Amino acid sequence: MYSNDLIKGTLKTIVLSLLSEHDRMYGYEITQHVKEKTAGEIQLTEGALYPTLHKLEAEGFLETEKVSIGKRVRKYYRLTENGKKQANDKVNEFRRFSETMNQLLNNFNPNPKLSWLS
Amino acid sequence: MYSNDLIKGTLKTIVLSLLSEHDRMYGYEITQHVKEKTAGEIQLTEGALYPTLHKLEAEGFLETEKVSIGKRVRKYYRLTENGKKQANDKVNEFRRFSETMNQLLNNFNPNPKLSWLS
DNA sequence: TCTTATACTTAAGTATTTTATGTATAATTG
DNA sequence: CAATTATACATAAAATACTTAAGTATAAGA
Repeated sequence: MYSNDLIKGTLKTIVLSLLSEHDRMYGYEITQHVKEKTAGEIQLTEGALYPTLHKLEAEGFLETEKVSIGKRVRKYYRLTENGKKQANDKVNEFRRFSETMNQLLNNFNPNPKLSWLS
Repeated sequence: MYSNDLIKGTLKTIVLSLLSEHDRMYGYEITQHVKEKTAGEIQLTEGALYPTLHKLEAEGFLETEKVSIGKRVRKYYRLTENGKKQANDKVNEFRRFSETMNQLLNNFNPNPKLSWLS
């Protein structure tokens, strides 16, 4: 598991990018997907995820759809047009940030796998 | 400039890694160095940096040294032995995190420059 | 001389996360 | 079949961290 500090600030980016690939997803599904794809190294907590989903919806980046599964109601999220743009922007921003940071950290114990970055 | 969200959680990593390369630095010097090395894309604010330096010192990762420059007192920070270990850990953690995130975001509009990651 | 740069500190307000609790159904296992 | 685990969402209190702002002071440059 990564320190919580690191995961901060990337939650929206993760959610938006997953919804770019998946058409629609519900909260619990997102947590499981991230956990599996990262071999358990990123685990989103419900207390952080749900408020973030609500916020992205309030900002007009997501729209919802309720689907009954037996007696339970599942809440699906889907990107709006604005959400698609935002997803693009956020993912690109993270990639640039990631390169900038790796450059900054590069003088320290340079990682040969990443040396092409500088 | 990157969104503030993104820079969150990497401040300690940045400070520790810079001090790994520089033997000793003072706060203002750190802000300038980061600004220059990242072409202004990461700008540390004083309100975030100084409390973080104090905290790292309180945690035993940094030790200080006051040096008079004319009538002003400059406060230099230097890694302790524990601080060196912590710097190593933090930098490695960020690199791993960065790779994990890029994998996670990779399905979305794959970046050919990063395709070797998956 | 006035403005900008250097240099550090801290407090108030804001935002975000963690932790915990609450509710409820479905599936699995002993 | 009873108990536990998994699924599924929501939210509040407390902790944490950052932004913004203000305060203090010297040095340099225009």
